[in-house]
Amino acid sequence: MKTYYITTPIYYSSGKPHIGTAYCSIASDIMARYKKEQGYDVKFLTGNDEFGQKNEQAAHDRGVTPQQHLDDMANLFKSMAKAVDVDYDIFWRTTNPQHQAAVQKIFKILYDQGDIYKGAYEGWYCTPCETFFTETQLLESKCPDCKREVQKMQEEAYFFRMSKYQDRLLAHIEANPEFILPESRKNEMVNNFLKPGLEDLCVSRTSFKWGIPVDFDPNHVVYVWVDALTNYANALGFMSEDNSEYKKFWPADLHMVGKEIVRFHSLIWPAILMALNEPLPKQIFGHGWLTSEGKKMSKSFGNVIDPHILVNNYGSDALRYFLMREFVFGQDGDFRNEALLNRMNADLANDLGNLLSRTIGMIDKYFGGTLPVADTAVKGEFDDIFEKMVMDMPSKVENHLDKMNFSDALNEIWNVIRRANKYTDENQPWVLCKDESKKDELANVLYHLAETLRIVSIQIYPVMPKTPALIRKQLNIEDPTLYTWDSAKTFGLLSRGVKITKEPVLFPRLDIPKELEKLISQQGTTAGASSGEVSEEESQQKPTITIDEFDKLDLKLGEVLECEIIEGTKLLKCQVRIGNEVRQIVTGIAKFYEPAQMVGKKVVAVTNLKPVKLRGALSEGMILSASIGSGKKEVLKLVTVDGDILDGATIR
RNA sequence: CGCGGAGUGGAGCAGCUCGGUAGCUCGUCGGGCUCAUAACCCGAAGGUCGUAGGUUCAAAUCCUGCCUCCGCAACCA
Repeated sequence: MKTYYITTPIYYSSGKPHIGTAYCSIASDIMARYKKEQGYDVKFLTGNDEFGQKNEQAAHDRGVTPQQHLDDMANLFKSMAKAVDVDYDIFWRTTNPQHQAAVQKIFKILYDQGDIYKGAYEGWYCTPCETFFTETQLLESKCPDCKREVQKMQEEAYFFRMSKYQDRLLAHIEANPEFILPESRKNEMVNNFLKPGLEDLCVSRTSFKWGIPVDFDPNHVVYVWVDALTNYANALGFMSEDNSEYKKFWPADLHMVGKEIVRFHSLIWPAILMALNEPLPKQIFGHGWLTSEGKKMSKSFGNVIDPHILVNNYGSDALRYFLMREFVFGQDGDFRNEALLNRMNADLANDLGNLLSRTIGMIDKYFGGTLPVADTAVKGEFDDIFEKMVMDMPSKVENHLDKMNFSDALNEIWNVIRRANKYTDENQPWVLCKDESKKDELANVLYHLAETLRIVSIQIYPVMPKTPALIRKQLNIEDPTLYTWDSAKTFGLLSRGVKITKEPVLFPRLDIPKELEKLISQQGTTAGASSGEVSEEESQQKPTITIDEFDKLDLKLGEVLECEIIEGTKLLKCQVRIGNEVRQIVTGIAKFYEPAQMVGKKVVAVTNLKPVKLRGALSEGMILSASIGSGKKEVLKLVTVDGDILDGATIR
């Protein structure tokens, strides 16, 4: 039996799942269902990436143990998958002992054969500050913090010999044009990383502990590359006693990933596999990102789309349909509530739902619910052209699905649905029904509609797993051989005496303005409305602090003496007089103030902030300003004082 | 000269790899039908395909310059 192994990324456990997570998983799920329908033995992997500093931090921030945090997150990701009908076979977690053991073995093997070696990060160490700096962070060869002398130091780390595999990788990518898709992503990899040359990769850390220990050197934990990427093999039992699944399913047919992690999957992971002498995955597909109402989704914009809300309101099939129909897979797409609602009305309610509804209605009305097994020799004027179109559909759909052109695949199906509506009008069953001698003709027309609905119900299944059964129920299609994937390729399998059962409509028409309002209130955002410039600001409250904590800030009044822009940035470099000292403060407000405007301004400065180097310029403090909005709409004004007072004045 | 994406009728998008009547959905206007979820069917209006050049018999499509927008990176202490 042909096998098909598909994976989503293992999602990082520090953040909650959102529509982008769902998008990736849904696309993978569609491929998995499609391949299953085609008769493949399918394995579908998803899971969580649970190590690393951010996970540790997230647990700490929530005041729970890492394990507790990870369990909670795993449940969130699982419930998301369930909500959108993502039917994975394996949910892999990197804290799983089997995974950890495999990672340690892999690390050891690579080390023993010399593909991982112990090296050192070279850097400069400031003893008083107890901090490492890279060459570029230094300020005139001194510590950027305290400006004292620094010493050259080495911090030990393990490195993977990526560079060794560069030529082989490049050759593989060039020889296999479908290895990285879409093509633009492939070009990006080749031009930006392979051609300039790969550097060896640091694969261990000593700076945090929440990771898989390097068993032969416990000061180190395995860093994300070997830890996370190997999950795709480890989940099948790679490096464990029972590796039968690995033998059966590896190499993966498809790693579905977001465009931001194509690099790891198409360069680092294959290089590791080459080192291990294992076959490479057949394909990496980097899909696009979803923005929300024109903006990148982020908590501070309050425009993060929660799939649960949409599913609760409209069902997972509608959401899945919309995501796959509206956007070109592989490109970025903009998620808008209104577009979702429009699609639901136009495509699902008016086209598909209504086609079923009118077909059922007519069979009920004209034949009391059961079509007569009429003379099959009867043929309508429009039958041939209509049947041909229906029969041309399945192979087109397969072609599109094979290339992950979900939108085009759905469009083919909907062309048939629209054609069926047209076919109805062409034949005018409401006229035929008035002529007793045309009963056979009438039955033939309705049969064509019912049969088309059977075929459509099969074709939409990978994208819409729930709706097909609802369609079949109304047509009383119970025999499973009538809804296998291949049975959609034959017109006329449905027996002529179709008997119907009336059921509620599939997709009720929605009152769009009303639904928009509802969604906005549920999503707790104004992102869907054209108004609300101010209200989309961060509403998150910071925790209460004591006066003592506030007192840690040293705020002083300063006067800007000189100011210049740092070319090519939005940074202004200001010389600020504060009492009897002059400090350099760099601030990112070049979009709002010309350097000349700054000179002479009295500004509020935080003077005890740790100095930092920004674009090569030392900044010894921070200038306060008020800002609202974001992006193009952002407005920003400096905070200043009401009247004359000497600079150096304390602010409290 | 940091990297990348985008600019196509009112809106949202496809087409551009492999040049040859500019397509889809929504919206608008007119008509038809009445089985159906005020749905379905037909027709119409509406586009200098950002801009300036170039290649070509022919360019939305290839090449070059420019403009605008948006991400990322830099990084806004």
